Amino acid sequence: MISTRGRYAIRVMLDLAQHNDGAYVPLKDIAARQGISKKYLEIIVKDMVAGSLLVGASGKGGGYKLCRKPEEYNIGEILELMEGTLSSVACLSGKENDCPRRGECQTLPLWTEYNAMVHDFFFSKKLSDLVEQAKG
Amino acid sequence: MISTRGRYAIRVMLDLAQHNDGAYVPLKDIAARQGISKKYLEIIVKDMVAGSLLVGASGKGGGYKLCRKPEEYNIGEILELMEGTLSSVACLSGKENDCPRRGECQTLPLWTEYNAMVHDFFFSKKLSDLVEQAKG
DNA sequence: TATTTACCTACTGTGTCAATAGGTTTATAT
DNA sequence: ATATAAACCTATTGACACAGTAGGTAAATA
Repeated sequence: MISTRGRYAIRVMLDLAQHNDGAYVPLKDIAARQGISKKYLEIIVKDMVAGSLLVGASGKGGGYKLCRKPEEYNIGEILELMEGTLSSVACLSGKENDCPRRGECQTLPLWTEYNAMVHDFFFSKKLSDLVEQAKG
Repeated sequence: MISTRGRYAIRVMLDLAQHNDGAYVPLKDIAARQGISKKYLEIIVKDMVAGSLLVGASGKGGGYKLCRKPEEYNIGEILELMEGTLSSVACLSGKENDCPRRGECQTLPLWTEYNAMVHDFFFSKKLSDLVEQAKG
């Protein structure tokens, strides 16, 4: 399951893309528009800055803004940053690909195929696609 | 993430499909072949019987066997039974589709599209497909 | 009657999720 | 200078799910 971390991150990105006029957007505003606890968003947004999805500015007039154009982000990288991995099975999640049954596992092809499909889906979807979709 | 419940269930089904000669297969044998704790498998298999994926028989000569032909099972129904839902986001998981932001959520189309893709993938894959894949 | 099997209830340690709480630093406007 | 508004930081918490383990009872066969 994709947790609130990943889902909220996408909503923050979309919100910022829709208010992308060069100014910093205070988290308070995003939280209010999205109906999400500002305190909780702080944690999420912190990781997004650390992962170079956003830039933040302290002080009055500060806030967050995108550091690339919306078409230069894809949903996959956002989810992968926030969820740790996009893989749906532990045996393909990168860290634990040391399963002792790897050579004989008869279900591995299933998960590999599934994984590739999911990866393709999210990495071929751009943030700008969501912006367009929201416009109608 | 798909948990061990779902993944082990598929391995049990595949194991039974590969030993599908009409006789009951003791869980002990499946556990040994698959390298999974028999005690843990008991819990999983119990739910599979309750969900009509298998039939069990007690006593000497007992065990478990499929109650349909391998081509009459699809992977989606196995996963849905074991994982509760196949949906990757809470807002589409059936029980909680009462999200107050449903009407205005700008990311809902993304999750809806994703959900449909995942559902199609697993529900169009049959147990017999895995059997064939394992042969070749 | 002994054996083999499924079936049943209960418990447990570990970890993640989804926050909350309260403070400190940084920058701007007056 | 000072008030204000914002990001940034550390710590904590309650609830829950996951992945088992433990020990027993019932059922069927040889």
